[in-house]
Formats: sequence, structure tokens, C-alpha cells
Amino acid sequence: MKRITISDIAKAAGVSKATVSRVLSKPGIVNKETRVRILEIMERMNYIPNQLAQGLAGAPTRTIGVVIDELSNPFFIEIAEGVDWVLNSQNYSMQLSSSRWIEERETALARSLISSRVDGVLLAPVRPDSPAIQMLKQSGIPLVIINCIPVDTEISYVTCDNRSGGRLAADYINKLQKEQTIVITGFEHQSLKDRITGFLEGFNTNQGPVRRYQGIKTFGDGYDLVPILMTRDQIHEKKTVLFVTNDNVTLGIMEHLAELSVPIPDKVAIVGYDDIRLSSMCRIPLTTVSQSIRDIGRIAAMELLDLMAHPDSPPRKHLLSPRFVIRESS
Amino acid sequence: MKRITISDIAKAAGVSKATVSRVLSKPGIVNKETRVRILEIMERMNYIPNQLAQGLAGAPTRTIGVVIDELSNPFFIEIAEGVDWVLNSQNYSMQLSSSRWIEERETALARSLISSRVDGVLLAPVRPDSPAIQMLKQSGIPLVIINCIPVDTEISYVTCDNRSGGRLAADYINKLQKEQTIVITGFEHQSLKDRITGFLEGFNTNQGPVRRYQGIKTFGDGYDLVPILMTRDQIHEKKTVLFVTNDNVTLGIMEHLAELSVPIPDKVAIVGYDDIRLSSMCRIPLTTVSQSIRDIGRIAAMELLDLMAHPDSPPRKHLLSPRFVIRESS
DNA sequence: CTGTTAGCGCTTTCAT
DNA sequence: ATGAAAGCGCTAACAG
Repeated sequence: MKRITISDIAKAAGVSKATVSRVLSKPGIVNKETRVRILEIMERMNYIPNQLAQGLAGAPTRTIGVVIDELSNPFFIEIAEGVDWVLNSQNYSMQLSSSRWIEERETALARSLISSRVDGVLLAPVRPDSPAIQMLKQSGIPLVIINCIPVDTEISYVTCDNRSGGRLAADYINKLQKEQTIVITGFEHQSLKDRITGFLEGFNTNQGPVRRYQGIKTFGDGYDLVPILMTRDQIHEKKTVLFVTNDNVTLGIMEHLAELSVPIPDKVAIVGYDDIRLSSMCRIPLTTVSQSIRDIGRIAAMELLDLMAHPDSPPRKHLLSPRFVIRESS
Repeated sequence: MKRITISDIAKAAGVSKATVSRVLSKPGIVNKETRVRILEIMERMNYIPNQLAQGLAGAPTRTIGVVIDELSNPFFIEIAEGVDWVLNSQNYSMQLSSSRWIEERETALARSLISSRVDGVLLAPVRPDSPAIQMLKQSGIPLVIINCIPVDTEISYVTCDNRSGGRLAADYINKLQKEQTIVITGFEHQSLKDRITGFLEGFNTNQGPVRRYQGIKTFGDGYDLVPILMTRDQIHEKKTVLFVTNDNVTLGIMEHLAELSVPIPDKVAIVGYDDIRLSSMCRIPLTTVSQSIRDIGRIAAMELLDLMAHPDSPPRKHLLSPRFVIRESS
């Protein structure tokens, strides 16, 4: 199982290690014939360069780390797809991992990425002042934050304007004229707070008080919430509008409502947030605040690549505008 | 931005590099007081070990690579969650990437994993004889294949018995007594072929011919197939049973049928395959062949860890038994 | 265009 | 228990 190294190739080709190394890193500057010959030998001997050695010696690792908050939320997966897409076209590879919304895990993942000398990282932090952000910054690795505006103003980010997204929802809901309004959120995350802030700014309080449920994080949580909403808020009796700040959760809620034959949108109107792929394809297509998720991923990846090419350019700040998409759930 | 190294720590602590290195790798054998002191200094100076150097010098990287076929299929994501779960408990980190069902990408990813000296890899190969499998094997990196039985009998794998899964579906469908049976599959993948083989073995041909649609791969593909099924197969007229070999696709089909008010299961009965989380939670819970997806991930990860600990033990072969879960879609 | 040489940061014998 | 030194596989000056 002895691994073939650059020296083996050099020996077989009758050249020095340096020459072999050059065909790997700067193929241009080596004589075409020798280059071709060396390449053939590599092929024949099944040579695979040791990225650790390359990295240690200073070459870029051509991999970038992506830290998301959960694997089971399509929102993050779709971002990752966008990222993977552009990264691949540039011959970079993506290393995906999930913090599971746990700050300690996030920190550990950041350490691990620094430790393995990725060329750049994309991070969806648990908090706008997550320790991971400073660790990454100090390490000097190009960094772009996604789905969050970091408190440190020198850091690049790509996110959607959650506050105005919340407003869009409020403006729309104001017109709905329902008897009660219920807001449902998940983690204590900046993005959600902003959505709520925007929403409350825009919400016409003549419509009555807003009831709020927090900590509803997953599809399953949403599903399970429905009976509670029915007993506590009589949503099947009173005309209700639900503003749910995460489409994954929204889908869970809708499933259960549909199962129990609560008419949507007649009895319960629903406004979601994110516009994941399923939102437009589910049984009752979702009225929702659209984040152009793929774009977030694509833009973040492109900015990161650019940042890697121009390390001391000023931070890139993208606050994308949400769009309000009216479909059938409201 | 100069990075702190082991030498800096050694200098600050007034000891040799070797001692510092030992507190990293074999903390037990170093004097408790010096160890504590060194640890403190590391902490204070924000030292982060360079994994590349550690790896190059022979230490394990404590990361394992996971290659799946698509990010947008919950089946694979759920496997990854299971893997992540056990890996984390053992202080390993997971490096996830997707081949997008492209053999060349798979090969490239395998190269990259070998190149970065991961301690082990979990691969869901595009084909049972994917070149990536041999590359990995030859590299000597412990490998466990998932969702496929590799042709090379020396390779460990964890997968579900697709053939008997297909049979289970057939046995059930035989009893349904519908006018027509339609089978819908996606990629030309071993797992799907086996499911079909099992299905056809068990299917009672008295029920009439089986029509088959191939290349239906995604949720969206399933959604889009419905109009075709209606015009070509009159599924809204004839009593039909659909056997769909992938729940993600099944959900797409169901959404569209529900939208068009085709009664499920009265007019169209549906039997899926996989039992992803959504299958039990969607509007019309899915009758499906359950793969115990989380178990696949968990078992694969555990076997891999075990294989890493005992490198020349015989290959581990897990052919899990599918369960047939009857819910409301049929 | 190619070879020589000196590291990159860490682990690991081998001494002490 | 600790230090000295060699080396992991590769890149990058620096010469030639």
C-alpha cells in the first residue's frame, strides 16, 4: 500500500522532483515533451498528489468550507447547492458541515476548517457575534457570512433584508382582514428577530393583538403545533392568518391542517418565509416571502472566490431584496 | 497574520517542540504540570494546530469523507444525518459532498478525499463498479459503500435488500386488484434495478401488463409526470396503482394528483420506496417500502469506524431488511 | 527549461 | 519525562 510520491515519478521519468512538482502546479513553464511524458507516467503509476503536503508547502487546497445550521432544512441545502454549483465550475470543492444551531459545534467546525487550511469559508452563523467569526477572521482565511449580518462591520456577508421581508408580510396581511394574527418563529436567530421587527413595524394593530409562538424549528414541530393552535386559538373557528417565518415549518403546519380538513386559505390563511423549492410545488402553493435562495448561495460563493483573489479589498455586503410571492395559501 | 506554531508555544513555555507535540497527541505521557502550563499557553495564544502538518507527519486527520449522489434528495440527507450523528459522538468530523449522479464527479471527489488523507470514506456510488471504488480501495483508506452492493466482494457495504423490497411491494399490490399497474423509476442505478427485479418476480401478471416510466428523478420530475400519466394512461379514469421507486419523486406525483383532485387512493393508489421523513408526515401519508434510512447511516458510520480500528478485518456486509409500511396512499 | 536546496508544522524514534 | 533530529510529500526561491 506504499503510496506513490513525486519522487517515485521523478525517478521513473529521470528528472528532478522539482520538475515533477512544476507539471503539477505550473505546467506552462515546463517543456512540453517532458511534461507529457511525466503526465503519462503519473497516469500509469496511479499517482495522486498529497494535498496535505501541497497545502503545507504553501499551495492552495482548492477546497472551501461551508458551515450551515441544519441539514434537514431545505433552505440551507438549496444554498449549498448554489454554492456547490459555482465552486465546481471553478474547480473548487465544497466541504459541507452543519452546526445544528449549536454554538460550540460551530466553533469546533471553524477550528477544524482553519486547521485544515481551506482556502475560504462560507458560514451561516448561529449568532451575529459568534466566536467562530472572529476565529476565522483572525486566521486570515477569506470569509463570507450568509443568512446573517455580522456585528463586525469588516466582514463580508450575503443575506436577504429580513426586516423589509417582515414588512412585506405585514403589508399583505393588513389587507387580509382576519380576526386574529398569529406569528410563529423558531430559533432565537437574528434573521427571525428582524423578520418579526419588520413585521411588527408594518402590522396594523387595528387588526387586534398578535399572538406569538416561538421555538418551532422543524417540519415536525410545525406539524405538532397544529392541535395546540386549534385548542388554544380556535384557528378552525376564527378567521386566522398565520405568519410563519420559515417555510419548512410552514409546510409541516399546512400538512396537518390539510389532514384535519381545515380550509386553507378560507379559514386559516398562511404566509410563509423563504420560498424553498417545495413551497411552490406543494398541494397548496405557499404565499411567502421569497429569498431567492439559490442566489444567496451563488452570490456568496462568487464573492468568496473574488475575496480570495483580492484578499484586502473592502468587505462585500449584499443585502438582497426579498420579493413577496402570492400563491394559494392566503 | 503570522500563524502560531508549535515552536512558538515551545519557546513561550521553555520546552522543546517535541513536548508540545506530545501534549497534542499523547497527553498522558507528559508531566501533568508542564502539560497544564502548555495547555494554558496554547489557549492564551490562540493556538490552532495545523492539520495538514499533523496529517503529513502521520497523525490521523479525524475526518471522514461522505460522498452522496444528490443533495436535494432527503434520502441522502437523512443518511448523512445519521452518519454525522455517530461521527460526532466519536469526535470525528464529516465532510459531505455530492456526485450529482455523475461518475466523473464521483471519481474526482474520491481523488480529492484520498488526496486530503481522510481517515475513512463512505460512498454511495453511481454504479456498483464505479472507478472510485477501486481508487479508494487501492489507496488503502477504509471504505464502506452505502446504498449499493459493489461488485468487488472484498468491499464492505451497508444497504437495504432492494430486491426483497420490490417483492414486498409486489405482494401488496397483487392484492389491490387494480385495472392497471405503472412503475416509475429514476436513474439507471443498481438499487432501482433490483427493486424492479424483485417487483416483477413477485407481481402477479394476471393483473395485466406493467407499464414503466424511467428517468423520473426529482420531486419536480414526478410533479411533471402527472399530466402525462393522465393523458397516456388515463389514470384518472382507470383504477390504477403506481409503484414509484423513490419517495422524493412520489411526493411530487402526489402533490400534483392532489392538486388535480384525483382521489388517492380510490382512483390512484400509490406505493413508494424509501420512507423518508416526509413520507409519514405528508397530507396523505405514504404506503411505502421502508429502508430505515437513519440506520443505514448509523450502521455505515459505525462499521467504518470499526474498520478503521481493525484495518484488516474481513469486509462487513449489511443487507438490511426492508419493511413494508401501509399508510393511506393505497 | 531544469536541478538543488531549504523549508512548511508536526510526529516520532532514539537518546538522555 | 523530555530533547534532538529526521522525515512526511510537496513548493518555491535560487542557481545554472
